Amino acid sequence: MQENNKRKNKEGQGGNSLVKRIERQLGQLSRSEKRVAQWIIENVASAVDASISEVAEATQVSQPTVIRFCRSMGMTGFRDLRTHLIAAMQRPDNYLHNDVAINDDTDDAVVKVVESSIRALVDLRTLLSGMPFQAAIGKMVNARQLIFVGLGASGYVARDACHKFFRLGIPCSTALDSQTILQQSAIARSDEVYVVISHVGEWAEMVDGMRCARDRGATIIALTDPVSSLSKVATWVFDCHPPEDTNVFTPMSSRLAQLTLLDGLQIGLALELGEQAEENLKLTKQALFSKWSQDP
Amino acid sequence: MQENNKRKNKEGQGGNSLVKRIERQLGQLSRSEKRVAQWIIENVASAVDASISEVAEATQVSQPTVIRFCRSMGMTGFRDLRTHLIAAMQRPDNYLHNDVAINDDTDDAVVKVVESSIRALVDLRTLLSGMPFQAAIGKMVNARQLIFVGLGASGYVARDACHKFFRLGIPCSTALDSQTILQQSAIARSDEVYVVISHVGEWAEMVDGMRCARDRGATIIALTDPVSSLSKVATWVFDCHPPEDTNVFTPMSSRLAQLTLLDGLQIGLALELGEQAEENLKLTKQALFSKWSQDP
DNA sequence: TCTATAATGTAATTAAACTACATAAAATGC
DNA sequence: GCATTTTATGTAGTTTAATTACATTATAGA
Repeated sequence: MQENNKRKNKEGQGGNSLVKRIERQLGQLSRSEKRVAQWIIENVASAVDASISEVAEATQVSQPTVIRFCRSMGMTGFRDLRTHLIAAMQRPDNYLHNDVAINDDTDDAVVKVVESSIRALVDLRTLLSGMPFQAAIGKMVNARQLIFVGLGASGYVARDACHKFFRLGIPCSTALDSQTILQQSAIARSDEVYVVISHVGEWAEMVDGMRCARDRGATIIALTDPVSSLSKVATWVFDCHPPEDTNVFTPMSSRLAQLTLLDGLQIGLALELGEQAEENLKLTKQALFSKWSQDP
Repeated sequence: MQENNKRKNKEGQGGNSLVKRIERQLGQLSRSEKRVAQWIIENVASAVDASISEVAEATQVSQPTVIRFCRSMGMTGFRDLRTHLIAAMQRPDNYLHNDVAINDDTDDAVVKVVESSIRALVDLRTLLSGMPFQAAIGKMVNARQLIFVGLGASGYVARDACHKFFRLGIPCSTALDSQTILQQSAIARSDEVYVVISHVGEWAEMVDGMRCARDRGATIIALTDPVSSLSKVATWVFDCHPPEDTNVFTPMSSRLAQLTLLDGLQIGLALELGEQAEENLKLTKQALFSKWSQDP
């Protein structure tokens, strides 16, 4: 079905992450949208410079269809798609080159790890504009308590986040195993905000728990893969799609993205809360530093 | 870090980032254009998302002036400038450091948080070459067990690291409070490796504990400020100096550096251990993913 | 001070992006 | 097989963005 496989247009050659994403979703698109997708895949280079009318013309569809395609891809519109295309073009991602290989020496490997972490955050940066920070923070401001949810490795992130947010002076707790999650969500209230961290977003118990909490009126903020079951249940989703991580040596860089997003949420919330939160932050910082500021 | 910069645009020459180019040409610009330039430099982040009218508003100049500025920069127009800005932002060295200010709106703040995290990792990259990875990993390879030590916020990092390293099939444990640290180090052995995480490196109990462990022949690997007491006691130090953190809203980006360094250590160790570690990694990954790989 | 030139803004123009609504096609139920 | 809903797509209009043409103001040199 994919006749562009063996096509050797030089720019499509390396491929890039967005193009891969489009390719992956090709199946879910309608006939006309698929035409648009196909054309973009085969003409990435022209696509980044094209206006919506040019794309419509080239693919023989109407302009709104082009916009619909953009939305299907999770972008807010054509402009947004173009932004992401340009960004993606910058790295015809020769991931192979950047991945740690079994025969790398230690120093090479370490440099690669750091660079792939940087990459993850730079990628995150381009996604920020589409994320519902305002909305999420708006709910947090008035929340009775924040509950941070995560299983396994994400549990550490949840714990860390809890520790971070409590310093604003907000009641915070964690739910880090299925039992706690189910119990907690069974008594969820509409003035509570759940912050759920999950790479894949498919643990049944977690999804069930969050659905229950949601049904009881609580707000669910999910840091997860936007195609997951968890994201369907969430009130707001922050796109933390796991990398197409073929390599065992790939570090979990999506975890960095999660931590950084949580930093962002915390700072945003602090600003929203204003003076009191700032004061609390200052105090908790001092509480630590005063310990050795006298006699170091 | 070679550039695969094959942009067909005329100005592709020599990795000169657009931002730096703007800075360089600042002198040749007229008063109003300079205002635009300045604003873009200081708000690259917002600039890439902004429309011409937003830029004009923010800089208090007319829209045509903004276009004139674009032309002065050698671009064909605003659209072109935006294209190049987005592209330039994909090179992480372009991020300038801007602290979050109390009157920032949410989105600005979030962008700044992400960018300062990127900066932290870019800084880390330049420090890598001076770090004792070989030595540290050499000790870890033969260790009977790894003990991850951290108090407070660093405790989360230690826990996370422990979870990461155990997947290699090495016995790992944690010591996250003074009591445990003191007890653990009292029975330290010369074939044990302590990985100690501490921002400031001045908690007396921790330093005492590590000194004791060191005296008993254990290896101490410290991720901490190199001027700290802890670093004096350590066998090997990885420079994680805390930022000059004047601002309450500054997130703890040194934590990201710690996590990334630990990723690097883990990957390096995995390579050193060879096939068995790789196998273990693969198995632990599969153990999770097989759970939902059947029916998504 | 007067002119020439550069700098900037105003208002109009064109083009891009998007919305609302209408229609056609496909899928579904009876 | 026909009516009914749902989905897909296009048409036409609206809004916003980008750009141009031209007027005005400031600046520098005689």
